[in-house]
Amino acid sequence: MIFSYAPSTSSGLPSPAMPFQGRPGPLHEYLAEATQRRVEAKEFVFMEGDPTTNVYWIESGAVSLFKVLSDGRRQILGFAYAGDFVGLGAQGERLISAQAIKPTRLRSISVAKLHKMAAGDPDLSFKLYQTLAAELAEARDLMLTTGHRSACERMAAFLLALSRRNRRNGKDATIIYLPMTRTDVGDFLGVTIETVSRTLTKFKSRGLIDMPQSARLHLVDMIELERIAAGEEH
Amino acid sequence: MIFSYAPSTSSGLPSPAMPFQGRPGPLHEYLAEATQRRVEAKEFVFMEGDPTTNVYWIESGAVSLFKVLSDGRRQILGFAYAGDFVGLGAQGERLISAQAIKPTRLRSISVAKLHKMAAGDPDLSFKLYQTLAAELAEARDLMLTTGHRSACERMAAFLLALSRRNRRNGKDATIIYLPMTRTDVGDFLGVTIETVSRTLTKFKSRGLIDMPQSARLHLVDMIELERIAAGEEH
DNA sequence: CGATGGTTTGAATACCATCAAAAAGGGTGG
DNA sequence: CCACCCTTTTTGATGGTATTCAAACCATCG
Repeated sequence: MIFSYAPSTSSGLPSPAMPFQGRPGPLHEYLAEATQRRVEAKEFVFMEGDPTTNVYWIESGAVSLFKVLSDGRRQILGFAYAGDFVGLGAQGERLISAQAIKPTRLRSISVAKLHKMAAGDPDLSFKLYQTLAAELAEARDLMLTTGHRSACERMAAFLLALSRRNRRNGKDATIIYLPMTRTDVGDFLGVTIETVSRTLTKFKSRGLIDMPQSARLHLVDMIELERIAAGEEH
Repeated sequence: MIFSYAPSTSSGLPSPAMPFQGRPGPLHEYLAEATQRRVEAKEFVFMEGDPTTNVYWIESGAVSLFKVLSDGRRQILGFAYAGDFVGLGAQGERLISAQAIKPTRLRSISVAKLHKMAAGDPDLSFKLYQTLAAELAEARDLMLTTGHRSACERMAAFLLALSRRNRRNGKDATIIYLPMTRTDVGDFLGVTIETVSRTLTKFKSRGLIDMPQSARLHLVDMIELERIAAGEEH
């Protein structure tokens, strides 16, 4: 689960969590000495049903969080990037799965240790609470997106969410890199890969975006994309 | 926001939160002396954008939690019933709205007071954290439901979730009372009221349910409903 | 180079939303 | 108790959008 100190932007689609920027505290100190773990692309960080032993902090790379239905259909619940936390909130066993979408470096934090620290530190436990609240807000934004919206609206909202994330991180808000596959995007937005592809092609032919590579794209007309995301155009 | 001590059943659709059954603690004591508030059907408990001043515990009645898009489309995020908490997790201002769906009695708890209690009580603050985690799990189950599933699957999953709730509360799992309107159900499942109605009619004509009144129905063939919810039939 | 995994494009279908209207409650007042 | 109005629910007909099935295209890697 994404762990973020930043409140959700509440702009239709969940903005991926913000990098860890809390003031130095017990968690911060613990992180510095935490054991490192490397996972390759497609490797699981944890799976639904696993016992919850650790929480992870992403040093580099990206992770997808998802649930799978018995027939194989998958709903991606979010993407976590460098600086995000993954695995918070679960009790006992994992309710969701986490899988790297590219080679990723993680710092591993014992849940027992985290809980012990939280028990002795009301400030930390309140922060955990706040963090989970932010994640919940994100989840709800995603529901708003996948609930009633057309494929175009979902895609536009998704691109703009990634754009906002870039801006927050001081990067170019118009250049977007998609480390995940079309399948991942589709499973996140609740549409098929063909629809993802068709929608992006449509945006491109309308001059809203440029797509030199399938994983790298440039937002040309963000104002129009905003209108599409808001349901004012299609 | 729904506040529950029960983990999500992770069975496709969020089970509405479980009644408050925690051991007596500071929160429990505070509840007993908390001021009461009555709201009529359709009256707001709070609206998106309101300052977050209180958390509410439902003594009787039912409440819907939702967000509205600028064009008026609405996504219901969940329903809270007697025994549930509403309004937890928000910082500063409300990110969602809460509206009674029938006459409802609430106990009002000051957020400031709650936070003060939590700061001095690691056990309570951990419980709040756990509760939010359960709510997050519910939200994710809803995503799974509204993400890729057909109207039949969503409806079957919804009915079964209400059935499980009844069973947990010691009530008849086959008799379901829907206090909310078709519009509410539709906005929750992400389909139109017509589709809600048609789907129920289809279930009825197939002998899966009986519907003596539009708000009261009887689950006849739960095994088949389970299969539909799992996507094995339609 | 061929093989593989991922992406794009095409054509036909299925499903749900939309628009429209009828039917079924639920109150209120005569 | 019935007539009336209002809201909610149900039913019907139609069209649009996304899915499905299928094949071509493209990049990467052994």
